[in-house]
Amino acid sequence: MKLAKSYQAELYETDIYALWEKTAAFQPKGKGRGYSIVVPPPNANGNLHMGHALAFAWQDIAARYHRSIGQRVLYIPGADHAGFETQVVFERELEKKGKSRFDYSRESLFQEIYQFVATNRYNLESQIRRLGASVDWTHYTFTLDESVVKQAYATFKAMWDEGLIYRGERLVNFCTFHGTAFADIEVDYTDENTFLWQLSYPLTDGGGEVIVSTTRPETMLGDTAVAVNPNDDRYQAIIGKTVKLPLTSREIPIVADSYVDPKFGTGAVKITPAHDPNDFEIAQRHDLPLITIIGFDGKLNHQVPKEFRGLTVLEGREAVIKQLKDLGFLIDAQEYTHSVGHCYKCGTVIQPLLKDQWFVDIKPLAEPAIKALNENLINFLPETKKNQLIDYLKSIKDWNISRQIAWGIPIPAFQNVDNPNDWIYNEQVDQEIITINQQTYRRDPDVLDTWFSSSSWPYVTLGYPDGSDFKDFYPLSFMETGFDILMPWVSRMLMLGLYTTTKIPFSTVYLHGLMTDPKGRKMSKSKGNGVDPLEIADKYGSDALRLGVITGQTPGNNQPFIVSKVIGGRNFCNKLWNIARYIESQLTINPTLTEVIKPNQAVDDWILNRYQEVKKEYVKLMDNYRFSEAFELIYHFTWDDLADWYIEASKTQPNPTLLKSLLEGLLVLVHPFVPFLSETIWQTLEINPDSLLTGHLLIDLPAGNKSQATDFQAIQELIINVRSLVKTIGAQNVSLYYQNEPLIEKNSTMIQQLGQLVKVEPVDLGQGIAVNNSRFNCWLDINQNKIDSYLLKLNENIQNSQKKVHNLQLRLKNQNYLENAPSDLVQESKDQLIEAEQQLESLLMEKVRFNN
RNA sequence: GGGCGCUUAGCUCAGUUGGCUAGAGCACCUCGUUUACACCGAGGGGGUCGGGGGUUCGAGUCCCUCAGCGCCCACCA
Repeated sequence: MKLAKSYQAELYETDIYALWEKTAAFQPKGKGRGYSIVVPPPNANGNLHMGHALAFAWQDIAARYHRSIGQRVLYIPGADHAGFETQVVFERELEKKGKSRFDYSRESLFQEIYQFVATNRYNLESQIRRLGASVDWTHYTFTLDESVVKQAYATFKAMWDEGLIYRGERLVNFCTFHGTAFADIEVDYTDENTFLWQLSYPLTDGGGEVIVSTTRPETMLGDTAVAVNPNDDRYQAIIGKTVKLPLTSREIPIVADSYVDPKFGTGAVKITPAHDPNDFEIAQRHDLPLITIIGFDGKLNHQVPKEFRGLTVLEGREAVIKQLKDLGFLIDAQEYTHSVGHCYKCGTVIQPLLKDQWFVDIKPLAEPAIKALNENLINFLPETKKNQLIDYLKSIKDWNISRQIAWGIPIPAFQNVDNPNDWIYNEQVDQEIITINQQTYRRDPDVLDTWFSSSSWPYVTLGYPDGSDFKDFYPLSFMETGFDILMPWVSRMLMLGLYTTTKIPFSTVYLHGLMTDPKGRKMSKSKGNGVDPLEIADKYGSDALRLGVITGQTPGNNQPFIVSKVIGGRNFCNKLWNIARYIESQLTINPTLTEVIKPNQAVDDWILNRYQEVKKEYVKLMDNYRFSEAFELIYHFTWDDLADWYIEASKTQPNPTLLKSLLEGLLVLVHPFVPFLSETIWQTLEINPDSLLTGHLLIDLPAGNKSQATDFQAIQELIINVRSLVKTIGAQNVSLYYQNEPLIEKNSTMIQQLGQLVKVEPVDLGQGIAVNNSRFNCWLDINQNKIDSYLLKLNENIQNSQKKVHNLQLRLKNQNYLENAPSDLVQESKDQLIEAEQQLESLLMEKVRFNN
């Protein structure tokens, strides 16, 4: 025997992957329709987590399935430099050495991180191999590869030329700890309990006061106006007047703006344009000055009175409140809950700060995307996510693409040192200073938002614009990623894809949910509830891991990681292994195979038909990305139909040719779900010169004879009933007797073995207990003094049967049903009624017999 | 404030356009070491599909409503 007694994944998986790579098994082959998937690039510096295991599972299943139906599959791997993310990791490393990013120039920091990532990248690649991903390594792309940078610059340039990229001083979301700005979508909001303070601002003309409400009293030092609603009767008289701003010497106007909600607080709002996005907009409308009082270090700056300078925002808040209180300007403080933005990495409160940044004018990009979505050009799984994306795109704001970090693609823009308004586009980003037309320009020190460059992923990986891959494989067939990056990534791939290529970048978007811990909580390092997929793969096998994460998974829904599901997967692998092992033994005993597959007995016809049905259903499910259900189908075909019924039933008369063909057919079907195992069996048994690894197509087997197959089903039912009766009664050494039943006669050995009976013999007259629920005249020779439990069971069966007949009768008496339901359904009900009535009759006769 | 999702067996979840007596895996109970497999085989128990109302011949599935949980978005001073 070539196959060992049990399947030990660790003995085979590494070699199998190496074989796949050596034979270039994952490169696109043939002339079939192009089918393409690109891996959403994991962080080059990180380790794969359970979410990646799930993502690679879905992608790889899709890739392998589409190879098996003859398509030309391209599945591209990659890794992400993950700008800010990676810099944060690297800074932690620096911290351990007692250093910080401030010890480096941006250039040297970039080089340091580059080295750091390069040494860790191998790790990531080996983990992808470990998961069995059938990716084409010759297409491997890193998001700092020249091609990606080139494309990012081309996009930037195109937008620059069209005026879609502009530089402006806007409020940005700034983390004072990390020293960089973020896009709106990257800010984490949480509800916080604080106070709503009410402050008194005296009118300059001495005619009273205006009371304003605020959650950030320290910002009053930067106020440049008070705003009220133009229709607010209470304030009509003071619109246009000024107030004297407490703690400062400033006199600021009272303006009318419809943004102000008269019902909130006192209906009067203090306006701090440099530190609040709404106030900024009001300031634009009323031409108010912007006074920045908080620096990029998060401390109050020289614009505030001396005693507050250098205080942090929170310290400043306390000091301001104290002084306002002492001077009688603090009217009230109520407890209040509102949402506050935080840095998603360090939790520092995000400060809205004024900064010159590059922005993308997003509306012209969002509109075509919305149109494409509304026209259903892209299939979403789950579908509801499409509408969420449309809603998001409708309200999206201009995109800040400047980041004040080192690790990223430098922004290709230079500023005239003599004229701050003179910016030019130039790609010589390795130079800090360049001279053009005798003018000196300094490079913008910032880098691009990672998402700006990674949004070109669907086409930059295909060699856009010249590569033949782009022609053959764009748009991507399958964009598989987590629903958590629908907004930051999928939306931008769509917008930039349409902008750059004028085509949608992908035709199907499949969004998986989060892998959580068993209690449904998000896995995280800080909680310590994470599970390492590689450890699981080492312990149970990579295939078992794959089965463990996909079973019961549907798109868009979170799923807890539960080890018992992996163990279930491992057990399935072993089951399949042993099926192969049994078949191997049969081929060893009887190595002579016939030319054609020929059914020898009813069960052969039955399994051939089952195979056909299952294969048809499998294709339907797989084509519709219903992978979990497809696997469940194969699981039960393998375990129930093939192992428990076919192999056991065929042992009386094994059919080696059919066994071998069934194994081949099954291995191709199951390959996407258990690639290592199926390939190992295929290679080890060498049962076919064609190899799974060359991308074997789904195998057709001849149809079985229908009436033969039905005969076997009847025998199957008989056996199930016999087993159930014998167990229920608790009888031992039971025999089956039958009268005029050629089918039982013909299959008596099989029935005897599967029913664990002593004898199966014909009789002239029935005796013992009749086997109900079957179409045969047959009896079990069970001693009647052991039948109490049988009678209980019999009564239960009668009740169930009566209920069933009753329900069917009601349905068929219903005129509306007869008139409205489809005719085949009505016919089905009629047939069912006939069958149910026959069954009930036989049960009742049996009862009568025992009562005599 | 707006939007979305979830609630089905002890647990984790399937259940496409409404249509057999609502399914799976794990767990549980009983029996069994038969030479492919104890990572096994055979038999079995367990659910008024969150509550209420409606549409329909027929509702886990569609509509309304209530309750609980979760997520996303948003300019709540």
